[in-house]
Formats: sequence, C-alpha cells, structure tokens
Amino acid sequence: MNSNQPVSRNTLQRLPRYLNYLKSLDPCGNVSSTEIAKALGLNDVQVRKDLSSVSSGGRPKVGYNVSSLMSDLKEFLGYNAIKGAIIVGAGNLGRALMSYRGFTEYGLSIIAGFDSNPALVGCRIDGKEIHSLDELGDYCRENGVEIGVITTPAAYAQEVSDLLVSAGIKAIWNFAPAHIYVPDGVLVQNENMACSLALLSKHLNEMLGE
Amino acid sequence: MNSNQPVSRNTLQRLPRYLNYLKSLDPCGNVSSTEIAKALGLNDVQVRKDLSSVSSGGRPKVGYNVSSLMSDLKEFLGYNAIKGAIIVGAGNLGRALMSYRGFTEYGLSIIAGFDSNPALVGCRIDGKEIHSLDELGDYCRENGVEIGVITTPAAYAQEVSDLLVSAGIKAIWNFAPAHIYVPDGVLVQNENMACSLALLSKHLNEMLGE
DNA sequence: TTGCATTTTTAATATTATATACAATAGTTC
DNA sequence: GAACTATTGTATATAATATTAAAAATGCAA
Repeated sequence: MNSNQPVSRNTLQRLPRYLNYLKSLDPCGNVSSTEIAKALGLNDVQVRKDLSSVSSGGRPKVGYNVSSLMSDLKEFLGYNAIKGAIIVGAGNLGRALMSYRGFTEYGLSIIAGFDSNPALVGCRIDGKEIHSLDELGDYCRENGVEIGVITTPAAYAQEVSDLLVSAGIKAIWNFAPAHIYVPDGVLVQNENMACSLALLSKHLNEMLGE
Repeated sequence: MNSNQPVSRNTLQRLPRYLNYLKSLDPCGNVSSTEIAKALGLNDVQVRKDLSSVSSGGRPKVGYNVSSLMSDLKEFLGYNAIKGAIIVGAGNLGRALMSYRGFTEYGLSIIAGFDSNPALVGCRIDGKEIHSLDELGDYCRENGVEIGVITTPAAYAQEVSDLLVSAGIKAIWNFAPAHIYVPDGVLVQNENMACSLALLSKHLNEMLGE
C-alpha cells in the first residue's frame, strides 16, 4: 500500500464502486481482479492498478481477501474517521438527506440543519435540530464543523456558501443547481444531478437513434 | 455545430456546468470562452473545444451569445424533449425526488411512483400517484416509460432492476448504494453519492494534512 | 518435485485528454 | 481605411490514462 502516492481523480471515483461490489460478496472469501473487472465492466489491469495504491496487495492464484480489501478501501477513503456536517436548506431534499442514515457508512454524519424559515426552526428531523441561519457561524465554530451541505434553491446558493465560508467551513457539498464561488482553500463538490441526467439522457438518445 | 461527432464523457459532464454558469448571466449579452473558463476553473481552449461540438459558434472579439448558447446546450443535452420516468421506492429520498420539480429543466418528468408498502399505495406526492409494484409492468408498457429511478434500499436494488428491465425500461438511474446487473442495451447511471463523498473526503484530508 | 494453470505485478504501447502555440476573424480606434 | 486588440478556431505538443503484452509468483495436482 503506497498511500503517499497521489491517486488520480478517475481512480478515486472508481474506488467506491469496488467497495460497493465487495459488499455483495462473502467477506470471508477471496476475489480476483478479473472478477471485479468483469462485474463492473472495467479492464482487469486497471482494477489491479487502482487497488495497488490502496491495498496491501493480493495473492497470485487466490486474489484479494474480500474483508481486508474492504477495510483498506474504507480506511483510504476516510470512511472510518467520521466527520460532522451541517445541512443548509431544510426543504424536501435537505430533510431527506438529514434523515438518511447511510452517510455514516461513508464517514459523514449530519449533526444539524439550518433554514431561514422560522416555521422550521426548532423542528427535529431524525433527532437533528433545525436552527436559524443566524446561529450558523457560532454553531460551526463551537462544534468544529468542516463540512457544509447546501440544499437550498439555486438563487440562495452563493449567499449560503459565503456564510459557510465565513463560518470556517473547509468543504462544501453543493446540491443546488448553481455554480458557487469560494476562496482558495475551500473545496466545492457539486452533486450535480444535471450531470448524471445529461449522461443518461445522451446515452439513451444515442441508443434509440441507432 | 457538428452534433454527429461523438462527444467524450468528460466533455459531456462539463456541458451542464456551462449551462449552469450561463444561467447567472444576462441572456441578452455575450460571454467569451475565457470568461467561462476562468469562472469554472478550466482551460479556455477546452471550453471552446467543448462548445464547438455543441454550438453554432461564437464571434471573434465578441464571444458567444448567451441565450443562443444556452438553447444549443439544452438542445444537445436533450432537455427540450421531456421524457417520462417512474420512481421505485417511495422512502424519504424517493418522495423528495417525486416532489422536486426541477427535473423538467433537465428533460425529465417523474410521472408516478411505485412501492411495495401497501400503506403508501394510493398516496399522491405532488399529484403523482404511488402504485403497487404489481402494476409496474403494465404501467410502463401502457405509458411507454423508458426511464426508471431506483430509490430503494440497496438490498432490493437488483430485484427492482430486474423488474424494470422486464417492463421494457431502457435506462435506470440508480440512487441505491448497490451495484446492479442489467442486460446489454440497458443503461445504468449510478448517482453515486459515495463517489462524491469520496472525492470530498479525500480532498479534505489532503488539504488538512499539508 | 515438476509441470501447469491462475493470478498478481511490472513494463511497454496505444489511446485519450489537456494545454500550448499559432493562424484567422471581426470589431475598435485613430 | 489601416493598425490594433480581443476573441475564436485549429493544429501541434505534452501529459495523463487505459490497454496490451510479458514476466514473476503462488498454489495445485500428478
């Protein structure tokens, strides 16, 4: 495992897919890179190369041990060190994400929500309280929150982003269909459903066109 | 506009970002590729190359006309031809997606939901009825539905996928954190939140580690 | 223990994507 | 209208990525 070596973006995007696939296997068993490649529609060497930067390696004639490969992947992806995050925008999507417990699997724990609507302030979603936007700065500083999730309408995304940045947030997961500007040192990850839809729609059209 | 030429996956993923950015500009005005590149943190030539396969071209010294570029992008991405889709799994996420009206922007219209829970069958979310899973096949065939969205727990994803395929679905948008197998000719687009989270988490760790 | 099949690992090649350099074009100014 | 500048568009070079090919390692069976 040469974890100091930088991993390409493409590789990084594939790692969670490997983990996903491994979950469907017997954790006590072994799996070969060719099997993984076949199941996920990838090249087997690519799979091995990806895994080489993460795992302690497989055994010839046997493959990789499923459970140890899984823990290597989780460790590498940071799923073990759970980080607290807040959600801004307690609309339909925001509330859905707040009540979704699966994120702890991925090292993320939603600890609170924020919304400008006074009617929502004080409500609890899955035990997590919705606060007023005014409290955002203090809350983040007091709890050392580094990740913010934006689920507001597009029109407010920039405003909220600025607020998060001034509260010391280091990374933003943006679900709003808007482009936001942040200073250097702050990371924005756009969960762009539009991107996925674009791929889906385009492929579909091509398939039907032929 | 050479729309017959195939567009790379990376390019395709950038196109919605361009569209997003253009929305924040005056539709009557013009915009240069360098402006777009700077705003989105990309190379200006790349932007021009991407746009060349979509748009009818810009004018030297002026740039691209915002509104016509937007409509070219929308046309190319298939956002104008709205396609009906169904959602399987009316849990938190499923209901959130059913009530999210923004998808029509992207050429997708959720027309119905399906769930195995009898207590949910008959309910309406934003005017769209939730049906029993038994009705899925007939419904899809009668309405010519080609896109299915899976928002069930991971454990049921494969089962639901099989059902969708046998109902004649051509493309599946999978939100369940599971890998699903489909026959050739059916497209799966994984909306893998885990992927986004992986990127986010990894970058965050790297930033803090330095 | 020897040969064989399977699998990882490393190296080499081919492909693709991105960035650089330059030519062409259309406005703008004097 | 001639020179200038901002901008597009293309052709080339570089870098990144993926694939193919070959080598090394391991377990298994005869």
